[in-house]
Amino acid sequence: MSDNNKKLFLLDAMALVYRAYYALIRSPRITSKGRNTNAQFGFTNTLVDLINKERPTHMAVVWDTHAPTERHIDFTDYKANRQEAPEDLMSAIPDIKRIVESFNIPCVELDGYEADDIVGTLAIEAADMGYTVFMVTPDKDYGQIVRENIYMYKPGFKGGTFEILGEKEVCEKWGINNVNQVIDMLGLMGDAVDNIPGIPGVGEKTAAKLLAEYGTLENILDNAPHIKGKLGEKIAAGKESALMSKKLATIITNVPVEFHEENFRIKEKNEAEMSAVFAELEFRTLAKRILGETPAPANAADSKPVALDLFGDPIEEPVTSSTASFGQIDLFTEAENFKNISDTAHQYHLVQSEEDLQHFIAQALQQKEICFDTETTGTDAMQAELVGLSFSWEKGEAFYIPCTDKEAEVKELLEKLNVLFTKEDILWIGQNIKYDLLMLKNYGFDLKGKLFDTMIAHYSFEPEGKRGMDLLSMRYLQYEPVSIETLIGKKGKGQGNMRDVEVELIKEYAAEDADITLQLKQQFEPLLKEAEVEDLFYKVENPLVPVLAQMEFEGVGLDVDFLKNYSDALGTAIKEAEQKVYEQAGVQFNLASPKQLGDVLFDKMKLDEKAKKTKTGQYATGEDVLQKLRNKHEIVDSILVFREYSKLKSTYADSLPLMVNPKTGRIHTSFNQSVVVTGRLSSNNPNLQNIPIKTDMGREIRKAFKAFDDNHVLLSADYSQIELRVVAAVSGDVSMIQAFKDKKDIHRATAAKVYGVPEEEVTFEQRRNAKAVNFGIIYGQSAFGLAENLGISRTESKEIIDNYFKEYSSVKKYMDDSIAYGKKHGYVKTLMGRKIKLADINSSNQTVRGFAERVAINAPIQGSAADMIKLAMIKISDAMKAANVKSRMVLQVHDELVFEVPLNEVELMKALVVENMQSALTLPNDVPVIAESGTGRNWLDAH
DNA sequence: CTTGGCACGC
DNA sequence: GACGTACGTGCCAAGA
Repeated sequence: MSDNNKKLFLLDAMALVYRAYYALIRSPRITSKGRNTNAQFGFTNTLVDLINKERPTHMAVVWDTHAPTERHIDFTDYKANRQEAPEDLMSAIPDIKRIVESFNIPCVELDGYEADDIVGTLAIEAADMGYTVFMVTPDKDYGQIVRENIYMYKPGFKGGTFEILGEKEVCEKWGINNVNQVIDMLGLMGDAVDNIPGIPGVGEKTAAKLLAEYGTLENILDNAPHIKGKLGEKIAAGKESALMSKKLATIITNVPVEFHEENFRIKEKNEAEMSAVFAELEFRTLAKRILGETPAPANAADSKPVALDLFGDPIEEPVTSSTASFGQIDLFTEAENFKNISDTAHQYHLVQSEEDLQHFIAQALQQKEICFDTETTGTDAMQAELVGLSFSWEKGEAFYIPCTDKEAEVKELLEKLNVLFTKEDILWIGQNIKYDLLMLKNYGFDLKGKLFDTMIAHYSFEPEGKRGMDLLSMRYLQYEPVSIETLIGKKGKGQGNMRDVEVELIKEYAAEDADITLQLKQQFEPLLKEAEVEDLFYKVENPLVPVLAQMEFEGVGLDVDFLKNYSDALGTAIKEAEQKVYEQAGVQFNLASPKQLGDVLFDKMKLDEKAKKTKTGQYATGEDVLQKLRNKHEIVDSILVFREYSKLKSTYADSLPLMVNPKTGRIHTSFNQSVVVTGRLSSNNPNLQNIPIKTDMGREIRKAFKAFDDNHVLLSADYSQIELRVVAAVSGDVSMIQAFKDKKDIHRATAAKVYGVPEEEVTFEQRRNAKAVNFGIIYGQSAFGLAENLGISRTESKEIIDNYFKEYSSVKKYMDDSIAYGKKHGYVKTLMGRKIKLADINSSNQTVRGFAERVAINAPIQGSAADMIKLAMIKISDAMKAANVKSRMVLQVHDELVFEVPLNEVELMKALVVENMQSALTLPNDVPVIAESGTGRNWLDAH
């Protein structure tokens, strides 16, 4: 095990310089003397970012300006084809070396060796001495020597974001089992070095497959005659270049360098030298941030010295377990060897006989907390069948009860277990227990006790990132569970079915799941407390689980015939528009292909000489681009019609009917409670949160969502301007609050203020602009985004924004405060205490930091609104149960709730829903919360 | 089978 | 002074 306190970073300088240079090439930094300083700037930016983010204890910058090396000399092609670096890139190198040295970081260079070789050799030496080593490069190299305490560190395209790969990640990335095979992969694929092609036509997947079969590149080449078809031919033909590529990619690890602790330790920076270089290169902002404006000691009485980072910001305490709960990837556990089922004591019982079952039930009835998990035939809970149930209440011990494939027998079994399911004082623990609830509901059973969902718990204290059970187990229990793929095969067409797996095998897998989940619950309870999100979890997220399960179970009715007719009508209109386009263009092509359309519009018809291109080089044909071309040619209107109708037809009219559950005849969406970091829900299979509403033709789709029969209606209730109300509340802006208290049209009121006119004189356009600004605040948009949205100039939009901030100065203050809070704590909070992490808020990269800052503004607003509607859903669900109504909650769309209501309950439900929505969460500063409701036979009429 | 482009809602 | 600008879901085309 390595010493966590010794972090050595080795930078492949030339690779970073090249990338910095090209990353900024479209926006060159030209100094007053006409020099391009892209490379210097980009490199320094990455360096500073890395130091601030990773806080290395040791560091070296490795150069290979004295390469090419001996091994390159054999390859005349390589030398001949190697492109000369641009002059301004080459001339940047001395500057960069000066900058690096002003940081007091050593530059290492050795005649005849590439940086890879030097870095590799140093890495191995230092790793053997107990250092954790990070080899920093934007390239793919190094994979072959990544091992336990050596990692690859890949800075993002322009600094800011980054990626850290250990042995495991590298293997995963390349699809191989052994990290030593990386070099063979590079040989096969040939992108180790420019211009050495490897074997053309062999991609990552093919290469990994070949290596899995033959082990090494040499073996593959020897066996080329036995490899069938085109692939075999290609391999035989590419032999030479594959070997060449491999040789070029091989890292030499016996370079004559030595690692000396003292030479590489991070030391004080040489400020005089640094400021001189920065002045020369005209890095004013960077200089100011790194060198200038060091804050005075906060408090003379507070004698504790405050460590400052390169920007003069105080360095936070080192990461401890409490901050780890905010998504810190713990590199050092990642590299550990995990325990697994074969070396961990466990007792997993198979419950098969009646006697076993009775014994199990008797024991279970004694328990207060039971972990519960179902095994089924599929991932869609509304269609799957039960294969077995597992339970655990003691670490290392679990029970698995298999089911037969006869529904009646399964129900009989569940009937026997129902004494448990209906017991009120059991806490049921599960990972994504909504799924298990749905399974039970489909057999007519329900859990009466309380719930604890480990997945939701994890989401509550760490909303970002993944939370699959296997992952959580490895991270929090250092235990690697049996993978489902070992039972039913790899994902994809060939994947088998749980039902076909031997019961003894399922038992081990299923019981282990319950066992692990139980242990996760024990781990997570203190973490919830530590992260101060107990209220969020116990009052909002966890109680929402059964509510969502019930909503998904109910589903919503769909008028399939209506959609079928509508689809036909759309089809006709699409054909018409398509024909028009072909006539006007004078060619037949696939209008659904953006690539072909771009070629027709811009190459053939030349509608815009300076047409924008996408990053892959094809013409951009998005809606915004087309809108700007509308007055140039009437073909554009037909294209827009085609686009709109095709979307409606394929995504909605044709797809939704396919999602109708054959058993219930209804649509059962799945709400995901643990995806969106701000706390919103997401919906899929199908996504019912993006049903069209803006255009007339789109709105028609909503007519297909209908109430059960003539005795029912859909009731839709939505919050009015909820996010702006949250803005008013958290900012305490007096005039905005007053506008809400006076029940004004908020956008009109805003326009009046911004344009300095009486409310009744606000024009349509002024209101529209004001609305866009309000909207922009909520989404954290910038002046650019606003201008883009409104089709006005950037200066004009900036003026509007400036006026807005003058009139609503508290809103501006809130935004600044929120960013400051984010910088200080590394996260921002919603009203219910949900914490949203802001990893990049102190980034030296303006784009990256700007993004984090917008999140800091937006997340508390959107997240608090999400908190509110979640609380409302729980309250409403409880109130509906208490009132014993027949009505059902069926959908949630961020600020709207939809219910299916029998006619005789309409008035009751309207009052119940609106009242509970409005009182779910009291906003600060007495900002009123308003919910409005409507009913109708279908979703459109209900609005 | 993966990716890129596009479009829908909030 | 240029960067490049909410998120999540899902469809289709294109190229391996």
